[in-house]
Amino acid sequence: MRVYNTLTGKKEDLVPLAPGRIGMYACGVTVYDVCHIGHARSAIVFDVIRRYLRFRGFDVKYVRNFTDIDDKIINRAKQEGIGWDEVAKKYTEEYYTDMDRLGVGRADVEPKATEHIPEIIAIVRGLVEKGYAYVIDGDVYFEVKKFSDYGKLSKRDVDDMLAGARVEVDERKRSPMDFAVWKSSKEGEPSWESPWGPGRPGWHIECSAMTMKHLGESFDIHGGGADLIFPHHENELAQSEAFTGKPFVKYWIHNGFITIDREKMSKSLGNFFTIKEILGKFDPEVLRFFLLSTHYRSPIEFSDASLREAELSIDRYYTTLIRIDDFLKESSDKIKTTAEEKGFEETLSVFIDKFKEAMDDDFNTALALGLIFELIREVNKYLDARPSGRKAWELITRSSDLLSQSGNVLNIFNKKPEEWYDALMVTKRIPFTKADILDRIEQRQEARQRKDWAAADSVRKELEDQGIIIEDKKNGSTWKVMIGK
RNA sequence: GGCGGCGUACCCAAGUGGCUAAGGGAGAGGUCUGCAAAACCUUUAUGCAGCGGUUCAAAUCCGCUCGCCGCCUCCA
Repeated sequence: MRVYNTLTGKKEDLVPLAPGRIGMYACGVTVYDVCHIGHARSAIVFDVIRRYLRFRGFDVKYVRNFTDIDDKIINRAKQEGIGWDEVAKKYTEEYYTDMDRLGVGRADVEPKATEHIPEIIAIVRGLVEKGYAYVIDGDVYFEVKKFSDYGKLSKRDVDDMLAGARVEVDERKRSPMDFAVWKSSKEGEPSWESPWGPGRPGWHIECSAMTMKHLGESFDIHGGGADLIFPHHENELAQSEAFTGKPFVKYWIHNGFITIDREKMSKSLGNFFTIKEILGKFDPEVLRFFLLSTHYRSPIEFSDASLREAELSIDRYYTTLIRIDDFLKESSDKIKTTAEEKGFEETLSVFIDKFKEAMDDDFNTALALGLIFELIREVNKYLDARPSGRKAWELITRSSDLLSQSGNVLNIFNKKPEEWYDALMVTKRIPFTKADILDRIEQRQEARQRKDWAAADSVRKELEDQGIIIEDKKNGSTWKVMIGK
C-alpha cells in the first residue's frame, strides 16, 4: 500500500510501527457551529481510509477528537447567552446527526479536550522544564526557535515567515512565532487550575495530549484538512516531539478543500454550505458519492450540477441492482450459455484485485468507483444476452457479492433499490404516494390491454410530469423516480 | 515577497515513462419497445495549457511561458 505523506512530500509504502496494527488520529471538529460540507469531506475521507485499512486486514485503532474548549466556543456562548459547555454539547449532537446520515462511522475513541486537562498540564509542565516553553503572566508559550525541526511539516522557514510576518505581535512573546500552549483565563471565562494559575489549553496542545494518551508517543497516521498543516499540525508536531524526544507521527495525511466558483470554501468568505442544507435537497449517499468521486487530495468544485451527476450515477447503480435481483428471482434451470460468459467471468475474477490496486495507491476512490461502473456495464451486457441456468445464476450472484464488498468499503451502494427510490420520493418531493402510483399503473395496464394507447400514454405522461417514470417489463410495469432534471 | 499545487474531450474525472488515454454525464446514430424508459453497441481528445529539451519511448521527467488556485492569520 502506498500513501502520500505530507511530511516527506512523497508517496510511501505504508509500513506500520507495529506489524498489522495501525494507530490513526484524525482531527475532528471544534464544536461551536453546525458542520459544513468541508467537514463532511474530511470526515468521509478518513472514514473510508479507516474502513479500507480494516478491509486489508489491519487492526486499526481510530481516534477522532472533539475540541470542546476554545475561543470560538466561548464567543458563541456569549452570543447565544448559554454556557460554553452547552454550546459544545449542542454542536456535538449536531455533528453526530449529520455524520450518521452521511454514513461516517464512530471512531474507536472520541476524546474531548476538556477530559484531558491533567494530561495537558503534564505536557505543558514538561515543556517548561525542558526549556521548550516559557511562562509569562500565567500564559505559557512554546518557543519555536528551541525546536530546530520547526517547519518540517509545512515546509517553511522560520526566518522567512518572520520576514513577511502578518502575525499580530504580542510584545511579551520572545518571538512572534511562539504560540500558546496554556492560556490564562479572564474573569468569567472557563478555567482549570494549573501551576501557572487558572487557565485553559492552547489550541494545539489538546491533540498532543489525546494522541499520546490513546495512541502512544509515536503512532502511524495523523490526518486532517490541508488547512490544518499550518499552524495546527506543525505546532502539534513541535510540542509533541519536543516533549517526548521521539518521532510523533509516521504518515501525515491531508485532504484537499472544497471550492465554490473555484475559490476555497470557508467560513470567513461566507461561501459555504452546511451539510444540513445539502441534505435538504439530496440524499446523503449523493453527497458521499460526490465527495469520493475525486481523489481526496485534489480540490473538488462543488455545485448542484455535480450533485445531480452523482445522483445519476448512483441511480445507474441501483437500476442495475434491480436487474440483478429480477434475474436471481426468476432464473430457470434451462441452461443457456452466451458468448459473453467467458469475458464476464474474467471480469469478475480480476475485479477485487483491481479494486485493491486502486485503493492501495493512496486511496484512489475515484478510480475505484470507475472500476465499479465498469463492472456495472459488464453485468448489464451479460444480462442483455439473456443467459440462464446454474452457471449464470452463480456468476450474477458473484457480481452482486463483489459489488457489495466494494460498496461496503466506501460505505455507499448498500441500500436496497426500493430504499433508494423511497428516499428519492422524499428529496424530490414527489406529490404521489406509492399507492397512487400503483393505482395509475393499474389503470394504464387495463388501457394497454384494450390497446388504447392514447389512454395509456396519458397516464404515463401524468406520472412523468410529476417525476415518475414507468418502465414496461415482460411481467408488468414498474416505476421509478426521474432524476437528473 | 516566500512556499506549494493544479491546467486531460462539450462538462465532471482517473491516469505521473511503454498496450486501444479509465469511468460518469451530455450530444449524435443504432438495437430493443405499441410508444417509451432502462440496457447495450457505435461515435465525440492521432490528443493531455503553450513552447523547447531529455529519452529508443513522455500527458507522465526537466526548463521556460501563460492561466487558475492554495498556504504563510481562525479555518476541514
